[in-house]
Amino acid sequence: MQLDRLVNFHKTVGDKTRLRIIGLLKEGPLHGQAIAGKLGLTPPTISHHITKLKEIDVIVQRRDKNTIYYHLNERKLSLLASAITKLGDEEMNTEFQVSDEEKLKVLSNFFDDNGQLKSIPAQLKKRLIVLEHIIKGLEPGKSYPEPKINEHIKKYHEDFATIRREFIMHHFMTRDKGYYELNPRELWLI
Amino acid sequence: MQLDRLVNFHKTVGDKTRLRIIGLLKEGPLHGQAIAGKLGLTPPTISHHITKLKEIDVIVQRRDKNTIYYHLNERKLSLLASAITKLGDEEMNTEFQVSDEEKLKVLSNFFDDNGQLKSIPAQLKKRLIVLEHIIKGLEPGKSYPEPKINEHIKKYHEDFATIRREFIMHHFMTRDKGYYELNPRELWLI
DNA sequence: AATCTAATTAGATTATTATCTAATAAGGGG
DNA sequence: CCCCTTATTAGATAATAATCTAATTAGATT
Repeated sequence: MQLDRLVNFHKTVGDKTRLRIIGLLKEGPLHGQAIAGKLGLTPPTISHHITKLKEIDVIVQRRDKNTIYYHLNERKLSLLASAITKLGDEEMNTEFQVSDEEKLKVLSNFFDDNGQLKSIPAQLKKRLIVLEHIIKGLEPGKSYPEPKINEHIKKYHEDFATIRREFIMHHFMTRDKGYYELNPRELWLI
Repeated sequence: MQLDRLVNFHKTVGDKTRLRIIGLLKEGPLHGQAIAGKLGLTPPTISHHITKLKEIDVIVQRRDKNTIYYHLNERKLSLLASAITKLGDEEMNTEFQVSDEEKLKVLSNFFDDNGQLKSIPAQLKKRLIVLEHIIKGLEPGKSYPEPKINEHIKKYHEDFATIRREFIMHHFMTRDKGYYELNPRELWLI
């Protein structure tokens, strides 16, 4: 983590309009015109701010027909926000990317020899690794009815409801009228 | 916590020079010329930045003869840094000031009827409340030899070494050649 | 009082940036 | 293929702010 990146994060976020956008997107994704309307600004202005927020990775987007929906990446936001308290620490360099080794280690700790999840990790970082592993068995672009999703999760752990909820909460998938679909990888919080 | 204050925090901290100052002060207090020297900038420039950092409460100062030492308030820094992840939450409004009621509640939980500290709180916020209570029996401006400090702490808890260390760590007091002295209240992290 | 040191203020320069209007691009649907 | 909607780019304007030099203030010591 280089200093300039941290400077840029705070510079970007140190703007009333952009903080208001972040506040809005915490409630859920919105498209450009909707944001412009809610903030009383013009679409080009929003475009300008969204570009900056995307540059620091706290916003990702998903297209639906003509409309682009902007999502807040809360995990990135929180990692970047706390970096300032770790200025100079060694830890600073490692926290932003989870290495493959680390993932393997967590997976081997939480799954038994039959591939069953022994318990749901309490720590967010580890929980995301486990969720990523489970969701990999599903197909991108395909639409699944709820029972299919439950069935898939039950292959790993009996508490399918909790895990299904986590999938939604951390933007691994989207639910629409009882059907579930994987989100594009950029929306995953890992 | 109003939005403008948060904007101002990030705007202030979103500057390379100011982040470098924060990084330097994490190692310990420094005076203006020292900072200017280490960063290769002129004293007026440092003065300018220090003023801004004081405005957001992240730096406090202490005068010694002609020289002013600037200290980093790490607790404020970390509270402000994490505020962005709580945008819109109710919690945002409460976290910044510890109310007297809350202090009383913590004190009655951690001290027994004879005024003895039952245990050292693990949670930082509570530990600071307890430390503040214990240090109140000492006199500002007076210089104490180490045994006097130990004796004072032992009236509350047997583990005087740990508590004495916490006093230093959280800037309640300063040690100089085996003598201890209370810091001015503005340096306390509570 | 005179002097030394450290800090701050004043004023100027230069660079950055938030916002707008107008124009253009991109993608879908009739 | 033309029209509609949404998003982006271009260009202009006005405001903010980082840094410097020079001048001033503040405290302490001789």
